[in-house]
Amino acid sequence: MNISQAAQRAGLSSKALRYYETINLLQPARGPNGYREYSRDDVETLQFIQRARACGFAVEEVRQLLALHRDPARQSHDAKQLVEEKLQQIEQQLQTLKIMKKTLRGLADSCAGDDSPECAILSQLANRV
Amino acid sequence: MNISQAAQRAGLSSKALRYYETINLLQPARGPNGYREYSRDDVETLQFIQRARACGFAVEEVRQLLALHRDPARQSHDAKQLVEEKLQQIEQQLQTLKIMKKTLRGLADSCAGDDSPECAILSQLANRV
DNA sequence: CTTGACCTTCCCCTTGCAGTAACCTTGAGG
DNA sequence: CCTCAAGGTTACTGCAAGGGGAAGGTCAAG
Repeated sequence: MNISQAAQRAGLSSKALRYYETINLLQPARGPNGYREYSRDDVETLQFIQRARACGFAVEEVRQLLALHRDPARQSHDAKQLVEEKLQQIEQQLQTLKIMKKTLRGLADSCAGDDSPECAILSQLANRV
Repeated sequence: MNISQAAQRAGLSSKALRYYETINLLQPARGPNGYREYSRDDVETLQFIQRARACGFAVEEVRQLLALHRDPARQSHDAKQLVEEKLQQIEQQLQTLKIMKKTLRGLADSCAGDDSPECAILSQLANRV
């Protein structure tokens, strides 16, 4: 099948599929007209990629996951470790965002938000928050 | 004062300060030797920038905040709106991360993590999660 | 035959700097 | 006076993960 259909089935963009090809993540076959031809297997791989990306894995990490997926001698320990590491990163980002949110909430609540130039947000940013 | 001292006082890198200059966010004076000379006012501005960045504002948004900060005819309403919008973005990111976390937690918990090739993580990524 | 919807490659743009190279300046010490 | 390390300067490249758009080939339908 052609690129846009494959992209749609995998929940990705055509641009992304072309990109994955340039970085050697997935090489579809080519028809006589030069068009990319994605097999059903390719689409499954693309779905794998899409799901892993949606879980927060970077493309290079997806490459590792795919390698494990294809390796019959893999150890589930390895995949689990990747997931646990990603979990820690996500947790870290959550903490950062929560602090930002708290700070922003405090700023917003301290500001009248009227037409006066007096603004607690700007003065707190100008001094210590 | 020279760039690295200014950077240190603001909690930023020298590279960042040079970058802010190239994008016309903050133009320090220059000494006869060509060195950048940061005034105390400059450092305060840099601290403003650093705090706003730490709250999640993009550099272009910081530029707007700075413009408001310098505008005596500003309305606190405008600053508050920027903060509220940022809050919504942060909230959105938090939701996304929370879903990722849940999904990853589920994947990790379903996997034995031993030396067997049987791996629930990989099979769930390969089929629907 | 033509039209419009696909497809192709190629190149620039994004964010916020970090890294590196090649080259000045400055202050301290022998 | 000379040197050397620790600063400073510009300029260029690179990162992640594609998006946008140009210029041109292909395909199916009317």
